[in-house]
Amino acid sequence: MFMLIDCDNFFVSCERIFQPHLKNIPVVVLSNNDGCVVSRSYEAKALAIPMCIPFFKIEKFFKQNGGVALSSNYELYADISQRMMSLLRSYFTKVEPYSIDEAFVETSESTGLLQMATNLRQTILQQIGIPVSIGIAKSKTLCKIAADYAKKHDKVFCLNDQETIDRHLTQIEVIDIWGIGRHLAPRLNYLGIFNAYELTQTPLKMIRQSFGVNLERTILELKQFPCMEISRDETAKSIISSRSFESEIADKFRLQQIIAEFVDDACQRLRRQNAVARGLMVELRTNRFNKNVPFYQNSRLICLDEATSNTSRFMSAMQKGLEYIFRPGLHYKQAGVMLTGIENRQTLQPDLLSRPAQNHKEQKLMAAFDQLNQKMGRKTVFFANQAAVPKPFLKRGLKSPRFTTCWAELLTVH
DNA sequence: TCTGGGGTCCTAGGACCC
DNA sequence: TCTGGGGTCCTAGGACCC
Repeated sequence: MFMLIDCDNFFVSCERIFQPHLKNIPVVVLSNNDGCVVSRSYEAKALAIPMCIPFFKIEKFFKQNGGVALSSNYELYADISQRMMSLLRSYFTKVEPYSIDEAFVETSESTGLLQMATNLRQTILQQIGIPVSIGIAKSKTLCKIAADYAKKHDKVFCLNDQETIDRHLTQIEVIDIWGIGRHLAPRLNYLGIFNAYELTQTPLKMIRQSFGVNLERTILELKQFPCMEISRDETAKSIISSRSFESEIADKFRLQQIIAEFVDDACQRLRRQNAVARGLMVELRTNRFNKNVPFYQNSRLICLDEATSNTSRFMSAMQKGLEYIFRPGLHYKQAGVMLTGIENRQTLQPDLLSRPAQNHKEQKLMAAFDQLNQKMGRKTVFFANQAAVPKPFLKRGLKSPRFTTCWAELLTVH
C-alpha cells in the first residue's frame, strides 16, 4: 500500500510555526518579487483568493479584510520540509519526497493503516508543527484522490474497497485527476468522458493510441493496478536556477554578473548531491506582459568535454552561451541557467581521455571553496565574474526571518 | 505600476548508421 | 510511374506536476 503525506497550506503553515499571531487570520505567501499568491491559509481561501493570482490584483481587497501577505522565505520552507522528510524516513524505508510539501511512502502492512496514519499525523504536528493530510491506497494516483478528500474531511482517508472507490471516482472530474491537465481534459470531455469513473470504463487500446502511455497508466492506477513505484533516485536529472527581475535589465555586464550568481547557486546544489553535470543551458527572456515590444526568449546549451562539478567550467560555458543569445538593445526581465546531464559521482562512467589528477585537484579546490563559505559565511570566496556585494534584483519586502537557518535571525523571546 | 520558480517524462522529427 | 527496412541518438517542444 502507498500513503501520500501532504502538508496543508505548507508555506503559510511554516510561517505560523514561528509567528503564532498569524493563526486564524487570512494569510498568503507570495512568489518571488511579491508577484503571485502561491500559498493561502484556509481563511484566505474563504475570501475566495485564487491560487497563482497576481497579488496586485487582490491586494486592496485582501488587506481590507484583515489579510496579511508575506514574501516567500524558501530557506525556512526547505528546512522545515527536510525535517519532515527525515521524520518520515525514521518510520518508513521507502520514502519518496515528491515536492517540497509532499511525500509518498510505501508499506507492506495492509491492516491498521488508518490508525497508523492518524498517529503519524499527530507526530508530525507535534514534532514539526505542520498539519498534514494523508491519503492511503494501492496506487499513487488513488492516494492523490484520497488525500484530496482527506484534506476536506477527517485529514486521513483510505481508498481500498472497490465499491467506495467507484463511488468516489464518479465525483471526481477528469481535470482533477493527477496527470490530467488543462489540455487533456477538454479532449476527454469531447469524447463524453467527464468523471474519473467514466475514464476507467474507456477501452485502454484507444487511450494508448490517442493519448499516449501516460494516460493509460493513470487509468490502470485508478483501477488499483499500480504503475508507478516509489522512486529512490536521489540524484536530480536537472538543476535550474532562474529569476525574474524587479525591473528590466539591458546592460550585458550587469546581466552577466547576475547569471554568474545563478551558476554559482546551481553548482553548489550540484555538489551537495555529490553529482556532476555535462552541460549548462543559459536562457534570457524579455517581459512577456509588455505588449509594446516583441517578446524575446532564447536559450543555448553548452556541452562540456567531461562531466564536472567545477563552478569555473560552468562559468566559462555560461559566458559562451550568453554570447549566442544576448541581443543588444533588448530589456531583459528574466534569466536563468540549467545544469543537465547530471550523474552521481559514484556511478559515473569516466571519459577515456580524462585526466584523473587534474580532476582530483579541481574537486579538492571546490571542496575548499565550499568549506570556506560554509565556515566563514557566504561569499567569503567567490568567482571574479560575480559581484562582491550583489545588488538586489528581487522585491521581497515582506519576508519573515530565516528562523532555523541563520544565526542572526533566530527567534527571540522577550 | 505590479504577473514565480522549480521539476519530470514522453513524443516527434531529423540526422545519422548498416 | 516506380525508390527497403531496421536501427540509434539527439533536440525541441509539449504536457504534466507542485
